[in-house]
Amino acid sequence: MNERSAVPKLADVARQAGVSTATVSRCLNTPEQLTEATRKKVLQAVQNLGYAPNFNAQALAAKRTNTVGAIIPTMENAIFARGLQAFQEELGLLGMTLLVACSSYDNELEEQQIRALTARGADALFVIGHNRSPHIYEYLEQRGVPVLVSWTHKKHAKQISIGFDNRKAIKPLAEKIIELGHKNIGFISAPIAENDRASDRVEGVRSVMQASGLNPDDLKLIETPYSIDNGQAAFNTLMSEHTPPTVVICGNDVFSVGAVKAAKARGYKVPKDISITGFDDIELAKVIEPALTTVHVPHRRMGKLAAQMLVDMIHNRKQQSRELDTSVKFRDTLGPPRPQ
Amino acid sequence: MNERSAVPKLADVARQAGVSTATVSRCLNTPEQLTEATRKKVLQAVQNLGYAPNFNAQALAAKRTNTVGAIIPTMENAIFARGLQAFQEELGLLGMTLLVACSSYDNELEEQQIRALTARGADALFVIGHNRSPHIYEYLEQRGVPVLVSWTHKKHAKQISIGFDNRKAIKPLAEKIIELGHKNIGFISAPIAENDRASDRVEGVRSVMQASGLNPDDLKLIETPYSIDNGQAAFNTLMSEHTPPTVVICGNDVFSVGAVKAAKARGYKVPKDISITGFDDIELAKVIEPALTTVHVPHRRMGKLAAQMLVDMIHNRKQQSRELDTSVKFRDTLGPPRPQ
DNA sequence: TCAAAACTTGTAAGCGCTTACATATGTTTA
DNA sequence: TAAACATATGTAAGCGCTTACAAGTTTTGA
Repeated sequence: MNERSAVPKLADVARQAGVSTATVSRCLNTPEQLTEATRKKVLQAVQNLGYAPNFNAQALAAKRTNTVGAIIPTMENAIFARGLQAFQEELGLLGMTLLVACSSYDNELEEQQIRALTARGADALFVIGHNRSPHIYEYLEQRGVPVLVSWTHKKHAKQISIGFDNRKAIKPLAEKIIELGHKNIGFISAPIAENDRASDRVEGVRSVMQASGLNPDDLKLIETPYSIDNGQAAFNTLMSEHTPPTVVICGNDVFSVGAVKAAKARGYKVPKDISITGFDDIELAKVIEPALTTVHVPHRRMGKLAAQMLVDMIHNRKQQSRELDTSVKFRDTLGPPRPQ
Repeated sequence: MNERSAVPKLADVARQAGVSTATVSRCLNTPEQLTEATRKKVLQAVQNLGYAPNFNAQALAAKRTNTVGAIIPTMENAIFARGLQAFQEELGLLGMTLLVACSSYDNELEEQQIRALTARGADALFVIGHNRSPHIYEYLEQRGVPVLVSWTHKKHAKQISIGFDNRKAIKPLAEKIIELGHKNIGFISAPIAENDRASDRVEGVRSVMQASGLNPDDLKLIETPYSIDNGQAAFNTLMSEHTPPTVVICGNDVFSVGAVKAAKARGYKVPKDISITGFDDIELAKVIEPALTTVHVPHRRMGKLAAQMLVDMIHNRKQQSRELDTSVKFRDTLGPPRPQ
């Protein structure tokens, strides 16, 4: 009908409602400022025209977007997905929307994503782990964009964080392992460089070994990117050594799933012939057989709290880092070492 | 140092380089238009100031964003994650970025997300399934935003799509099941209303039953939201009936994992006592024991092709729907029915 | 009853870019 | 050598909103 069937803009609504553009803008942003009557008129016009505000114009004019950006290492991973889902849900409740980007565990790529997200006007940023170049934090500070570091917690770190102490989290598990009599320990970890969660977990185990009179250098460590297949391969490598470990600690559950699968393929009984443990307690941990002994992490809680903290930070309310508790779920993949 | 340490803008770069703003803009967008010398000057200034363009201003002025939006039902699901990852990778290669939103399997929410994404200026949209109200397509057409429907393919649908025929995909599996002698069939499906993938899969099985002389109405159908736990519960419900089915077809692998778990908990041997099948062939399918018989879907291929098609559509190149092939992976959870 | 206070709405100046058009400079052609 | 063209850069008008400020209207209180 309308020959210039372009998309309706604020001015069109104003014209149709017989008010100024300022009034329309107010009707949409601070409706309580208007008379009942004007509000109705405007909303009617909005309805008629099917008007929807142009986000970019809004952002440009208002210098805020009600958007927070999150950069996670990968989407193909239940762990981040779960925490992020909770994060998003809570943000939604708080009237914010979430923009997600993936760094593929690459620091340079992550920096690009951080720039992209701030260029889009993210009011705040949610990132995983502390490990990144200081100039990124300077960059963000210069632009006044608050950052929340998650999935980790370091007492004396400069950045505000929410998470758990990965070092501490794995200790009770390591202690139990050693208490059971294991001396020859394997560890499958994600690549440690640029990943403080991964390195902290390894360090946690090493420190317990130290404290128990074992030589931390004896830890048989394999680093490999995060996947079931790699877990399988790493397990096989470990078992092909001259004196294979009696327990394989995995830096996360995904490796454990691969390890358990590989163990079965080799005809090993778990935990009779070999013990295997995980980290994260993803849904899968209870599904595989035997059920996985692993470190439980409150992902959903972390996501939810993170959202609240970040919104507070956007509103300049003072925040401080929070540490969450983890617990070890002793299930069926950990036992004493097989007698030689 | 600089007392107004605000973030640098294009005009600042122009001033520092001693050129006009137009030249800076050109340097960033169409560098080949400039002299080597000017280009250098400008890039130097960009470097010095640490300038990064404001995305929203760009979008507003240029009326394009090099961004495509995707709306998926949920992130907590390996299937969508895998396809989406491939989609994103390919988009990146084509110089576009991806914005993801989740609808939580809710049509109304999806509509909101579509509006949000177009409000942000997405140049095109990627959605899952055909099933949505026609006025959404009108809305998108009015704004000139191309849409690509995925995860499904219907010959005569008006929208361009890439995917597979869910009805057809499940048929060879259903045929094999019936050929093995199963007559009492259970089906665990995601809620069918508003989800054409789910309903097509059920219909596929029903049509094979029909063709094989079974009464399609005898299919024991349970609809439940997508999760391992729900798969477990649904399986138990099915098995508690007076004449429990001899095979449980699951509308997706996640249900199957739950079903297999529940079966073991009940002491059933799979497939001796009960057969279970899946759909999607997620990584997990090969991990659980016994390995799952399921329908394999080329998620990554679909994502990659989708990206290429969508970029073509943005550039007004003619596109047509594409159908991808699926295949049944016969593994270890399907056998003949247990003799009564 | 009227000035002051409180509220409602309008006016118009940007927000930081892109790009059509104008201008200036250099190159070619007859 | 001048006209005709090609190329490099500048000028300035928006893109669609928000919001400081101004102006007009109603309410309040003594």
